Amino acid sequence: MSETPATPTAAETPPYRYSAELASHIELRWQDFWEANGTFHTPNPSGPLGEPDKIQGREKLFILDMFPYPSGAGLHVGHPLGYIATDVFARYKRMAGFNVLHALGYDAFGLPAEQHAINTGTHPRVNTEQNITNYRRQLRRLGLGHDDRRSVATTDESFYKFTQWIFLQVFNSFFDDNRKVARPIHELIHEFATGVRATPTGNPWATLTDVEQRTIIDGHRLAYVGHAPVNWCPGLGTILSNEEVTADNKSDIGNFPVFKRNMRQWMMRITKYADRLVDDLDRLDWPESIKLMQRNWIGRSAGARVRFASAAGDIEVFTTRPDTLFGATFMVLAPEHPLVDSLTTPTQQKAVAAYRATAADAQDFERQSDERTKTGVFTGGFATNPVTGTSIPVWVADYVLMGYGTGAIMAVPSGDTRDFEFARQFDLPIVATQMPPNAWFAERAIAPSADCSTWPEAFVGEGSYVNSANDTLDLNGDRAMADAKTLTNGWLTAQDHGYGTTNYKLRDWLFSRQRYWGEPFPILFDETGMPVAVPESMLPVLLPEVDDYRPTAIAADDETTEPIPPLARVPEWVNVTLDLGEGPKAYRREVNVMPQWAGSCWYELRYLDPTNADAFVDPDVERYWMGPRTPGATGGVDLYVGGVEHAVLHLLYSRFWHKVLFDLGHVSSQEPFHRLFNQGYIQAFAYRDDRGQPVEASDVVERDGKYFFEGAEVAREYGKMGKSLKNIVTPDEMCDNYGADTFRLYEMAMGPLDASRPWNTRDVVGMQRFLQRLWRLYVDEHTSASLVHATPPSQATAKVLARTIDGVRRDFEGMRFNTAISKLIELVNHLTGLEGGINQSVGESLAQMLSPLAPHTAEELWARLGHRTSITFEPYPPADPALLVDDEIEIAVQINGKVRGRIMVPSGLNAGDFESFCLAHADVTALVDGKAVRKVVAVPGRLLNIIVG
RNA sequence: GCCCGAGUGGCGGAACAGGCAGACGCGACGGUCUCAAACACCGUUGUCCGGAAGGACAUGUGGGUUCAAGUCCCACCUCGGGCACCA
Repeated sequence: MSETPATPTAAETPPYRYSAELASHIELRWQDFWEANGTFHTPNPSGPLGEPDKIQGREKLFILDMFPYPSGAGLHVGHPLGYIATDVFARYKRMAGFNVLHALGYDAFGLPAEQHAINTGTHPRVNTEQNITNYRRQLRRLGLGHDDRRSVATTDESFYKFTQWIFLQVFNSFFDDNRKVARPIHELIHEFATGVRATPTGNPWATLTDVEQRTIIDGHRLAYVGHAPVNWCPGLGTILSNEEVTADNKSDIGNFPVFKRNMRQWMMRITKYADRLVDDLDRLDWPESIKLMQRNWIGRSAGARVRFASAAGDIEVFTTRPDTLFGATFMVLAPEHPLVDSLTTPTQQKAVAAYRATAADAQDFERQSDERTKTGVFTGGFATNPVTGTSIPVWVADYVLMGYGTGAIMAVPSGDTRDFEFARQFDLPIVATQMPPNAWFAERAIAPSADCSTWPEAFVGEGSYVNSANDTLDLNGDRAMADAKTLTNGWLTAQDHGYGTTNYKLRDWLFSRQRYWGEPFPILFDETGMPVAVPESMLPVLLPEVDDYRPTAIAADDETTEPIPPLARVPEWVNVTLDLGEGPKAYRREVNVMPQWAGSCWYELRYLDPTNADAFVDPDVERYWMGPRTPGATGGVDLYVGGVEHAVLHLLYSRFWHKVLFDLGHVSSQEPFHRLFNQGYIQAFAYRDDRGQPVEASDVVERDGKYFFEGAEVAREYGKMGKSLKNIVTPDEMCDNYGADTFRLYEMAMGPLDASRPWNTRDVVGMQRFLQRLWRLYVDEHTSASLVHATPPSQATAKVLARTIDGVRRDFEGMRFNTAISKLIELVNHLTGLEGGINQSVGESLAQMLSPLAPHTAEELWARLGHRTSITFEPYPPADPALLVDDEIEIAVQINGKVRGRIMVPSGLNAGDFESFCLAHADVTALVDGKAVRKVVAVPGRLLNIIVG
């Protein structure tokens, strides 16, 4: 092979061209400047970060990103999309006069660090801190205007001290069902002690033993130990919350299979907040899609509980359609239902047992598979329909789920699709309680007189009621469904057969994990085995050192072995003697740790007051940043930007915690995040060779619409950026090859913030050319001399500038950064076409408009324009309103709706003058060409449409 | 199956509120600079017909409303996301 040719001559490139080298120079200098001057230090109203004089006359604005988990792989270009967007917005808002709080912390507890520790034997803290250091380095290069004094990590002892403190607030409170708020647990004890509230047995409080009293109290706490079926994930060695399990019963993290088993676990009574969590969605400025996902997840439905008497005792069902009770012709129990055994008659025993065994083997997801045909088996038992008094058969079928409602249903085949299918399958009776409208019959080509057992499907709409009366309840005739429900619910209550109620899909939040790298619970168990809170003065409960971070391995089908969390293997930590006010006593610590969501449930509050050692946040500081600004508002973060993947996890849990803190008077805001914005994702192309192996995407070349890697054609696909697809592009390479400002501009110019789009390194150069062109307006590339001059701009330039100032401002306000950039490019292209250099004041306006997007370059130009202070707090330039209106505007002339010409028309004419001016115009008369004018549509300032015929 | 969201040049995307479709960027093509190339700069670029002037067709498909539809209405197709026997 030939020798390496001499390196291409950098010498020929002008030395002061805006190149990657020059950009890095500028960027580093300004990053150092900002840090040295504390440019982005945001003043609080009081406290250690308090600078009350600095917040005078400025409105506050709290802008928040979903904080990252610091992974070992570092950032790729997809991660900073939202951070850059919030930075652009924050910088713009500072120029608009707001006191902006913008910071970024780290969600640093969690499984990957622990997994790394297991693999390498190094403590997860070491790894976590390395990763955070790397993230900070990568993010610093992007020029994000964060207040770094507020950059907390959930793993900081000073942070998790308050995570534990908040846990204790939850533990030490109960939900007042009448007032629908959380209250301190001592108020409940007081109510019991004074007899205001009766004990469950009716016995006076004072006559109960200590353990009896504590059992009652523990049963009311918002954080409690429960024995419930939980999601056990042997692959992770821990249990998971419902939200962390995917629809096909795999773990959200790692995709391991998840099994149901009973375990003793910490739970949080989020279900008590179901109504408020649903109702308050209406008060939030969130995307409708996210609100809908939360509503669906909470799954509130109004209906009734109805008791059906049977030989084995009452069978209670939940129904959303009590008005169809007269049509309940059979009942169905879930296979796991406790009454199945006692209802089953001897002859049916074998069949029922076999069916239950099959159902037990099948996981939930198999039951829900596409297979449509319903299965089930008759128990042999009967129950009494309370409204008809008839005896109806009780079946077992897996289409009824134990986890919802009561695990039993009344089946109304005429009015429910599933019950109808089941009735057809097993030839059970069908009684119509509502007559469908004639159109319904017509569409299905059957006669309205046809017996409902010949219907092709159930009727689920509204219709007049039939067959729905007994001696004391009569629903028959035309009446609204809501009225029929109300009547039935009243009857059920009066006859003591049930009551109207609301059911929820939401379950209590499973809050403990059998892992190491998480917050220890501030909980002790005394000699009774009952939980006792660690006193606040003893917080934080520090995570102890262990030798082995591994969770215990338990076989998936092992129902009896309790998993042993790593903390249980540190006896000197677990077993302690403490004086909690009753003299020194022996206690055993809780050995589970909190789930990763704990820290993210409140981290935004810690940004407000990160150094406060006495409280999680000072009330004054919280009220300033989070408090409602108008009466009746929820308060909360002004703008929260992040991905859609947390729709029901983090965003539901943190709302719950925040509401508890609000109820207890610790925060003035009812919601943590008032406005939510879901950014899109940056996706990427990946390439596979003929063996299906991914090849390094950066080495693939395109020719004629085909893709080649080392000469061989490869197939292109499109998806997430990641190691496994070998298509990662890092912000570091972008900063090295183009500069951070170019990278920022490219990410913002790619498209609207809420849309996902493909990364294309090839396209980045466009933004670099833009900055080069802009730079050349101010700086001579060869000598570095200033090209800024005092010659006033032409009227045309002044108008373009005014329009740009106005349009870019509106785009910034609407977070339409892509169109803001295109307007700036248009301005620069206009200025480039003129004779050399740039006028001082035009140059200042341009630098100001540029500064939110490309802050380093803007600072540099601002300094070159003769300013000695940062551009950060310069006001956004005003647009001269006189220049925004033109004397004459070009309008389109249409003949029969097609554009045939354009004419100049004075602006500001009213409709009549506009029309007569246009029609008198020589070009227009030429276009009409003597044809008969049938109609003229004149839209002043826009167009003229002449209908000729 | 149900519920959202989206389909615009070769590509990413513009089009405020029914009023000139394709802003801006990439790529491609032509040119300037260069011994040459790279960088940079200038110009052209929706498709088709035409030498040109100009014309026809164009926003997933098919209908509709309107003087006027990417935008509103109806039906359908495709893609992305969520939920999925929730009584």
